[in-house]
Amino acid sequence: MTTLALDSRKYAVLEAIVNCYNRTAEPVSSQKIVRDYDMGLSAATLRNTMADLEELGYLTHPHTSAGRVPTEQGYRVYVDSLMTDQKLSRREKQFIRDGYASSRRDFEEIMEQTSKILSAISHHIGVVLSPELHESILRRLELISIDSEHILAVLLMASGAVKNQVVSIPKDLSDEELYQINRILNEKLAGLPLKQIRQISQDPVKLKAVFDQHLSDPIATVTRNTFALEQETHVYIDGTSNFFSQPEFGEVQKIESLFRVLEQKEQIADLLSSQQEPLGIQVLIGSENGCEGMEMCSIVRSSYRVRGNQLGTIGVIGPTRMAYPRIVSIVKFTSQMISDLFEESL
Amino acid sequence: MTTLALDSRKYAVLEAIVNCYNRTAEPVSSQKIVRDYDMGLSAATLRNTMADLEELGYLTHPHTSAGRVPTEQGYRVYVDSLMTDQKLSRREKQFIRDGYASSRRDFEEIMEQTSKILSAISHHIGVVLSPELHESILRRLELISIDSEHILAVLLMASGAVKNQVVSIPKDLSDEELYQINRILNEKLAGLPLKQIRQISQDPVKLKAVFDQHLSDPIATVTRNTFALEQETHVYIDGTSNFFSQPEFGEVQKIESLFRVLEQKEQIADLLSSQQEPLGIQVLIGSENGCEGMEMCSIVRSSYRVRGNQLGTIGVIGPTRMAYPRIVSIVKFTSQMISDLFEESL
DNA sequence: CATTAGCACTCTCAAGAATAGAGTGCTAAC
DNA sequence: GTTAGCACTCTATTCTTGAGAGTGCTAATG
Repeated sequence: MTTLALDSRKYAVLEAIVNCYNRTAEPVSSQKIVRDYDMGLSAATLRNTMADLEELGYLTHPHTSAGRVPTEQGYRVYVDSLMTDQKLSRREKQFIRDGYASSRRDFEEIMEQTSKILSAISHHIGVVLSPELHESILRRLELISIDSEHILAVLLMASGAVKNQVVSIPKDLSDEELYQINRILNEKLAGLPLKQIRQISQDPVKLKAVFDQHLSDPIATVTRNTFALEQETHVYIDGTSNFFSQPEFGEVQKIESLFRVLEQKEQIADLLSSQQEPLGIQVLIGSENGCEGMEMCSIVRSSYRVRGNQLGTIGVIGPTRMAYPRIVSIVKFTSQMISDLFEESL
Repeated sequence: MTTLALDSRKYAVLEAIVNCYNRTAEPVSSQKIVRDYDMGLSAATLRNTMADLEELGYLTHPHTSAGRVPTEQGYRVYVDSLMTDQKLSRREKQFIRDGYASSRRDFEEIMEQTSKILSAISHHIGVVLSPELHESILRRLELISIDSEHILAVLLMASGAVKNQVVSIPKDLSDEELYQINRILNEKLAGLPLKQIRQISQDPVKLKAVFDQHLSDPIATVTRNTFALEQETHVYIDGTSNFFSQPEFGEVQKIESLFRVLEQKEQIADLLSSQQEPLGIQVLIGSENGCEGMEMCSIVRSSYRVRGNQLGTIGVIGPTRMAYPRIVSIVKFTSQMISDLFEESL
């Protein structure tokens, strides 16, 4: 609880307005509150309180004779101090579990399924960021010959993620040589995070230190080319069309700018990973996300992790007017779920 | 040229109307044609011809005092008999080539890049269907141990596609055993199409025939589990937001139904692969695609292939009112381009 | 002195009316 | 067969009007 200059009545009114607005998507009048919430106050008194809240920046007016709408600041207070946890129902939890039950333990399928589950249960957009490869730990590496100039490197991560990489090799390597290189690379590099391996692979001194007498020209080249990975995160999005049923996106232009952003996967990736707080759940309200074209959207996100290591991020993108308590619970539960899944598969 | 009961004037007028409508997205009046096309006819005469074309089913009226709009049937005639090839400009061809230049020879990247190129140059939606795995030929197979109960099977196809598959194994296999199984599987199965391998793997008699004295329980199990692949095609879509700039999709509900369909990847896959003609380019106009929610869209598609074998399909989805000659050229050129890319990489 | 009833005022929204303009279909002349 | 001319139809825009919703303010109340 922040200690703002708000008495409990102001808080109560703000909460009522947020609740009401979130249900109806219409500006909330003093009358409406009198009718729907039993606050023991008259409309006139409420109007006074509402005027105060407006002065403080928590509410606005679309026009003089309209009801009040929460501002981003108002939502901020609501999310930080007012809203109460809303436990997911048994059915909802089961729905999420069932979503994973059908999926094999395939890494990509889990990612994809998660975005589908998130969108289906939240009725908003579900987003999943695959683990940042650089942070992943290499479990095992396999080199497969393609032709005289290329091999396929298969990187199996501790998380279960698999990365295929076509690698150029400088000269003809015999199958036997390739096999030996493969063996040595596994021996020396398995268990290390990719970021570190990358550093090693680019630095002759470190290479020498790690590989010792095993170091040869082909090994150096293969290592360098294999681990010259770009920063790369996969983004799984589902439920974009849910936005069409939001009344505030009834005009094409509003929805257009949003969809143009959604098509830029990199931007979505940034959006979910930027300003990452240490751990746990985080809510970005409206323009807080700093993304042009998404001013009318809020984001609820959480990282998922294994043994305390952050892997990636999941999130829900919806209109600023979203049912925060419910969405927060969904994201929280799902990120726990997916963390557990990875934990098991280790 | 089909021999319809149309004299050359009717053809000319139909062509003019299609052209004009495609540019402006507005019903075309007799006046407009007189002004823009030098046909040597008066507006009144054109009106008579237009009335005839309407009676024949090639044009319609939104309302009594509006200009004419081509019907799907009208577009059909236009596409089949009237439109002339429009060569891509040097710049456009270069644009397509450049799009591939930056991409490594990574299979997935080529797919993704193709959908981007198609949408960028056509200003519509670009779609790419990855090769149907069942039709692909296995080049090489690699089995990688994950834990005591699972291995990762990496299937490298002749096309360069890679499929990762987590496979359950029944009992602890030593690394040595796994290596041997791997060797034998490659020896016996490499070079065969997956469809055939699948049949073999499910049928004890065939298994025996193929593996002969090498057949063992573990081999049978691993083979069965590895090749129990589902029919699975990846769909790459890009440029969906291009639809927002189409004037005929100015209302939310029209664009909504379209986007709901686009989110169903399986449906898009069907759309592009159904009623596939032998080879070459194909145009599906409006409701011909038979897909609910996409009645206002046309599809220009073409398969891509290597050595005569069809791999997958690429296509452009746009409004029925699209610049068919140009889009056809784009799809034709791009499918050739991508076919060549795969040809090279063999 | 906080609360409330009452009322004037403001603004939106929907419906109706009037008008201009675009385009056709038909008829009669060429 | 082609075309000029004209009446007719339908749309789209603008303006007006009236109802309704909701506020802000003032004065009365406990």
